[in-house]
Amino acid sequence: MKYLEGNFLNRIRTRFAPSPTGYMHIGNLRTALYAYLFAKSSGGDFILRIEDTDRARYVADAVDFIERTLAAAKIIPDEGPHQGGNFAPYVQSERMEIYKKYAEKLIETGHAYRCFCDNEEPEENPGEEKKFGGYNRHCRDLSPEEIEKNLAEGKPYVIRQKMPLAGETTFFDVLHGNITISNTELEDQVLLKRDGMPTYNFANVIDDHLMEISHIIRGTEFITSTPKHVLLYEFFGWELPTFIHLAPVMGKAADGTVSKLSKRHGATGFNDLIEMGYLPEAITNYVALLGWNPKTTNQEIFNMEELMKIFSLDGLSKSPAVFDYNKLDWMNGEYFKNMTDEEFAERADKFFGELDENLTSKKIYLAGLLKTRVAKLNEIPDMIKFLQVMPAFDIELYTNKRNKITPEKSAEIISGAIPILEKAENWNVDELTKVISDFTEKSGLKVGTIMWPLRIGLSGQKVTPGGVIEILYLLGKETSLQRLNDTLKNLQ
RNA sequence: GGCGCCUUCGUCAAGCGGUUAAGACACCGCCCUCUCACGGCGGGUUCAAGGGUUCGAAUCCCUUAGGCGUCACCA
Repeated sequence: MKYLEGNFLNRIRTRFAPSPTGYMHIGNLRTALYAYLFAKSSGGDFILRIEDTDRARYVADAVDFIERTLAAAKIIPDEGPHQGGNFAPYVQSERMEIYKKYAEKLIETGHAYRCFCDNEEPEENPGEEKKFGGYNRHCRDLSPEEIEKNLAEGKPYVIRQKMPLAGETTFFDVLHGNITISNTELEDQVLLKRDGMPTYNFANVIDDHLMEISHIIRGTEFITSTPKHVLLYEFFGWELPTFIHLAPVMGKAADGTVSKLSKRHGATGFNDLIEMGYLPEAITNYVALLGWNPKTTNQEIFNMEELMKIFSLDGLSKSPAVFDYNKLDWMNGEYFKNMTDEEFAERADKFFGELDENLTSKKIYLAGLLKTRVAKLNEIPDMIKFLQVMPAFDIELYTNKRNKITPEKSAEIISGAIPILEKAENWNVDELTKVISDFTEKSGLKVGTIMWPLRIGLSGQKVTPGGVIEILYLLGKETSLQRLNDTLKNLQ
């Protein structure tokens, strides 16, 4: 608890520090969200920092991609590569001089050393039992002469952290309490790589300190390397930030096994989800609740402003959470249902595809029918296809036991309905409702019995978004009658 | 394998020594209804196991099991 209280910064400053891979995993998005919400819930700052110290991994335009994605999710950094800030630059590859300076300082104080070992073949004593990591600490205690000689020869080197050989390191984590790891578990990790770039484990510490990050929110995969960071803070005499290690987001495979959410579980990128027609606000909302919950309410639908207000660290759960597409579907649907038809039409626009003039003019109406029937936008094309082209169908579709309908009976009903529909003057929902109910009444049949064959004849399918009246209206008079006449021919 | 973390319905979860163990999604049933949805009502399913501590344990302690993570010149 002392670290939590002892933090010297009054202002809450959190960061999201992705490497530029051109992909925003849902788990990363959640980490960013929590860091953002936590900062914002207390009026603090949220910083975006790009950790691009691995040249091999660099992806063009990835920084842009990250910023666009965060913006789509309404996560707006206060400081970052594009917005700048007092601690610029926010891209690590542009901060190499800084890391170099601090690494050398560590050498001076005896907490780090140059290692001239070959990258490919670390010099090892074959018989020696490995006691720490993968490196045998060969260069840990080179004599000054040896070092000079190597340097003079221009031998490339890395800088390694000199870990204590005994003792243990303890740090406080808000979620997990004190975590203690024996120093003998700690490798003399590389701080500065041969190419002059820092490693994550080094740059992260330097930047978090320099950028005055107060709370480090990141995944549990960093728990075991945190003692190395803590030691670095101690070497420099810096105050420790508060650590919060988040449990991972898991996925459930078809065989029931649970593992870290990955491609095999379906779409796992924020952008993949968007393309499927999940709304960014629904994704954010869902993801916020995946591993966090507001203790004081059962409310589940939150917009960003509400989340910023209500978010707090003690609602975070320390066990992994399984990503549930079912619930996301539901939540997405909740957002749809809360929209006006106009809004829905606008959001869904690209999923409607090319609509003819008639349907285009009725798009808002169509949207109204669709918005309660769709979990995600990419279901729309299949759902409205029948309005654009009449599907081929088996005449047996007309058979329906519950309504005691047969193809023969259907032919009767359809041929009875055609002339009446032809007489309809105003082809709108009100009039059609009236026309059809008059027809039903006169026929003495039940509504369902009348509607069934009409639906089949009009749509070629037994399930449609909306009822017969709605379909008649959407299709328009000409197309409706055309379809009924066509099917009647087939029935006779 | 060493080390570390985790463990309440199928899933997200509330719970903080005394509860009929909330709520939501999913599932099932009923109602509404021209189909499908929407909406309404109702239902089943949960404290990983074993030991303690205690008058009393999902809650505290220990052990076991399982899951996950980590042991890079990746982050």
